[in-house]
Amino acid sequence: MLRRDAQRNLERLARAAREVFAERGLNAPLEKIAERAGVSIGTLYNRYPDRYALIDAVLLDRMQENLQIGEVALAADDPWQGFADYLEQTCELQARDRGVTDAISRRFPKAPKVEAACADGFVQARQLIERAQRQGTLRPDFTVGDLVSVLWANARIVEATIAVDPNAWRRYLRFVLDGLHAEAAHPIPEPALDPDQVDRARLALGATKQ
Amino acid sequence: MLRRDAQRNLERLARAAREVFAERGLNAPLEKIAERAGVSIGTLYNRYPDRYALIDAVLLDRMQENLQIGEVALAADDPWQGFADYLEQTCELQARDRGVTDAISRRFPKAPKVEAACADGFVQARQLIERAQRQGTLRPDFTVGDLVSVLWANARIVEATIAVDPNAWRRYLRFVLDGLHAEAAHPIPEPALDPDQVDRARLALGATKQ
DNA sequence: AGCTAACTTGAGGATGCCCTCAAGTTAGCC
DNA sequence: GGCTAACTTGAGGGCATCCTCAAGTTAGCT
Repeated sequence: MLRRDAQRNLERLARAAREVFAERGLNAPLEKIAERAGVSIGTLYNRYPDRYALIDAVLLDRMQENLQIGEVALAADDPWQGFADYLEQTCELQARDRGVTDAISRRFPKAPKVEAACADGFVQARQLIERAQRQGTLRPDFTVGDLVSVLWANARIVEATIAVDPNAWRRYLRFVLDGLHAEAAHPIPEPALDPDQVDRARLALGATKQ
Repeated sequence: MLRRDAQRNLERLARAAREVFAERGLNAPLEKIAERAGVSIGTLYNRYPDRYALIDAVLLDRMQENLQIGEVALAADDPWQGFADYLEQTCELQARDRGVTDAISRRFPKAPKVEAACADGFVQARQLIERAQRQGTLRPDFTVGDLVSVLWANARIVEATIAVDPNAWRRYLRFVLDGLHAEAAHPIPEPALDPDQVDRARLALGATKQ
């Protein structure tokens, strides 16, 4: 059982972390988080042994928000619309929260809850994809790996344009969606990334320091 | 007139810079460049007062390679093919050289030659776009700003996947291209970024430190 | 061979981030 | 009110980069 002041600091830290991660991504300086929480950096490290513990503690509700979006999309009458809405709302989540963007784009092996939520998200995404493909509206060669690519791409566009036009990513997404309709599809020689490759790619992005 | 040893060091530095920038992008540590050139960091700073001088001195031939691609594309019989080839080859250049990627994605006001080459590239791109639109094959709402978005997106995908599948970006580009055909186009409510917004977005990306 | 302007060098101050730990403070029980 | 376990603190060591500059080296002229 935590002492009351400790409990309060814990909550402040979590709130600050949520905000700072949302603004600056999961590589944000922990010092900024402590500062925003009105607490010393030492206290942050007392509560969360490292950055990943903090991520794991703090990012889950946002990830679940995304799973919620997926639920709704799976229940949509029109499978294409479900798929397209899911993609759009996931991109929107990325535009609102750079922490989520990073959690989706990269892997965080030391943040198991986040990893699990991501895995669930990918399962859900596959269902959405297959449902729309069965309907015949989504091009049949589209995979979860391709969806991750779209999210990587969106992340970059959000990063570039958010300050200039916070909705610019929407326009880009429309172009992509137009290319994902089954009628628009031309055969693609290059094979899709398999799940293991996606995994390794997400891991590699994390290693990129500079 | 440079002393002969100085001349030699200058060339080594330029070569090293080209390599390191290509591998790690234009934020690469200058120390790595000096090291690869077999020269001390002090010598690097003697020759190039700052990172931007080095960029400006070193990146030009790669940028001109891109202009060359544009020339060829403008001379293509089929305007759509010219446009599509241009896009593909520019993306390929990005996949081969992270320095070029950065030069296209961001702005470098202190590297005037690179800036000029970029500006020329955008003019060329507009010609390619308009030519294909006149033909009726490229969707009429596509702009240079949208092309920059595609290049931002490609940059991110290359970054993520290059180590896992060096051609993964090609697949992604196909999806996008399928969405750029006039027949695939659905109306888009979100307006395009105007050139000034593109400018500011490219500037903002540079400010992103972490 | 001697001279000197040209050149090179790398230690070191500045910055920004990582994380630790010895010393100080405080909540809350008695 | 006093005690102590729980908690907080921030200075400081480590590291990676930036860039500078006083001291040392050398090319190449005479």
